[in-house]
Amino acid sequence: MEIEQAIHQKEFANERERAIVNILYTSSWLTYIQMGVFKKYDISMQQYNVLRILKGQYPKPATVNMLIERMIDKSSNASRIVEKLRSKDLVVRSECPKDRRQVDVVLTQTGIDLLTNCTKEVYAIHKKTDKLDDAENKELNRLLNKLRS
Amino acid sequence: MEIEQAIHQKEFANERERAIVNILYTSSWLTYIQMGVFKKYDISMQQYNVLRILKGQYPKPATVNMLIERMIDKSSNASRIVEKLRSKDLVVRSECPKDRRQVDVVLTQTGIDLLTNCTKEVYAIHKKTDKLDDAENKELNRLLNKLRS
DNA sequence: TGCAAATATATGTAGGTACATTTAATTTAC
DNA sequence: GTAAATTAAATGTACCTACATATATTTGCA
Repeated sequence: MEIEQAIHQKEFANERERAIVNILYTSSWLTYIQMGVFKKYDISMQQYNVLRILKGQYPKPATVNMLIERMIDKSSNASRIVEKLRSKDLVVRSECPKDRRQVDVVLTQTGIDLLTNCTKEVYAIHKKTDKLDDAENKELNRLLNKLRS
Repeated sequence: MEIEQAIHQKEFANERERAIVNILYTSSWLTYIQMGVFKKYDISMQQYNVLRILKGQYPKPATVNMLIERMIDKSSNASRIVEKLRSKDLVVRSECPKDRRQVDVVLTQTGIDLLTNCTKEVYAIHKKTDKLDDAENKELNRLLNKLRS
């Protein structure tokens, strides 16, 4: 659906403003269509994001700072998210021996299993709802990268 | 900056997953660069969004339902946002005569003035930070519309 | 008409987020 | 070697959001 119909706005100041609203709207739309999966596994989108970063590091630990740096939404409170995941036994936290200010965070087997299943379902929903082919997704990536450059 | 560097993720399952993460990240990036302006005017992004919808309707009133339908992030609590705006004298609320369940919401002159100034600054920031030309923004819009189709 | 269903909005509650501040450990400069 | 500055993480606070539920009004239909 065109962005004009989606939010019932007939006019935009220019193509740039139309594109910016379209990015914000599409992001919100993507978040919405994934939400059902996250809810099924009783995690938030930010928690999923942290689990994926930990998977990328596994079996090496990640620190809270590393999580903040790599999260899609940087402004989130990584330390409290880690505590949520720990209380569900999805990660373990331990004092980093090299720098005792830091905390080493590592996925547990429970965390790995949950993430594997959850990711499978998220990808399936993406495949079903994203109507772009490979070349178009490449071009979309190029444009978004250039926009922020 | 390429999305890989931005979130320090080296590999994606495919171009679709790369594009989806890129949309979410770019949306968060755009929100962040606008935030300073909203903070200056002491409004939230959602409040700005509602003010813009009311501007599009002006001088006709909008109902709460209409606001929900047209907001970028549909899941928000429009009724409480309207109350926030009313307490700052940016809008007025009155019982809709045709259907007393509904509430007519209209911008005040204070609201119009704030929105005019705020929008000018938001557009200026967009112009400064969005590195795409007109044709590229058009193509970006086409791709995002198709993605959601 | 009268009563159930639908609709529009408001609100209670739990949890999430932003920002500033605090605490603790490490590094730097002298 | 020590005090000041920096860094990593945690936490207090206020606000925001999501979801379920409540309240009031209108609609539809027997």
